[in-house]
Amino acid sequence: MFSIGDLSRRTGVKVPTIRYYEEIGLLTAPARTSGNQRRYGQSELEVLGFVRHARDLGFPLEAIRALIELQGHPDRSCAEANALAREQLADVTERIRRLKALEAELERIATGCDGEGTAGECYVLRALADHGQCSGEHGERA
Amino acid sequence: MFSIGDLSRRTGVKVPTIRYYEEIGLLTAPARTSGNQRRYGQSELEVLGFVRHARDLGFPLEAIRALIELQGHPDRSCAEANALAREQLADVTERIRRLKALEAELERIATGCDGEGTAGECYVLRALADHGQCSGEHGERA
DNA sequence: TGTAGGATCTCTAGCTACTAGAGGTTCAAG
DNA sequence: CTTGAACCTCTAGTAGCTAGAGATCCTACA
Repeated sequence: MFSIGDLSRRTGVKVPTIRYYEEIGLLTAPARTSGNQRRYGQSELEVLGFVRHARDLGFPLEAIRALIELQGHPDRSCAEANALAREQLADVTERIRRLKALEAELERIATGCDGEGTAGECYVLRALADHGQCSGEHGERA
Repeated sequence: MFSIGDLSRRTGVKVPTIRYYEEIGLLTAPARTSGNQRRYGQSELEVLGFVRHARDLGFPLEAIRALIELQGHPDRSCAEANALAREQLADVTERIRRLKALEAELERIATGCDGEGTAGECYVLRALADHGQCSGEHGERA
């Protein structure tokens, strides 16, 4: 049996985060000692490892919730898991695309000014004031 | 003079967001009509356009606050503006790097399963459960 | 068996950058 | 003068945690 601190060290998930996951029902409430402290077993370790890995890959908690639910029913179709993974992949690909446009724009802006002049003639400030200078569109937000 | 709705349409920043920016002191409080409605002029339009553009480029509000402050003092050095832009650029570049690692990993995971089997044998679920399969490290978070 | 102190407990509040809604007032067109 | 869209303030909610207060527990050591 692990304490919450042991679990934290083994999975790399911080203690308050583990409690938070329990609070929102992502993890089931574990057994408690007579003194009310949480005690975990092997299966909890595995589930939390799964959560950690999925979070690292950027899956939102709601998707992870669905994936955990699916894991508990090995006889169901894995179409949903597949769809979630593809969705996440599409999301990441799209974010990369946007960020690259930003990167190009920021590069243009940052290299236009060496930081040695005054704010009044600063290319960074002028560029930010005037969207018209931008090549094409950018914008990180959906 | 523009109403808050006019300003919103011209800048593409939503009405509640404009009020929020005022509340946190990013925008100065504008004049009001006798009936207590906000009325904006050209300079507010320009500042908000600046904010919008900087936000689109991913600058955090605190950086934007500093940039606006700098704009109000044209005689100061623009070193700070330059540093903020470069910082933002470095941040974006780093995020792209991380996301690319994620993308590769997700591609591997997503293509390992066609979604036609059962959850019990699903590659997606197995891959998420076992970090050891991953090539190198990933993880979106800092 | 006593005790020290690190780990744990619950609870509340805070973070970024907004968004949504309730309930009430004002403005402008017809 | 009426109507209804737009405006006002205020509170609460979103994701995914993080930080702190104040109290209790567990365990190793003497």
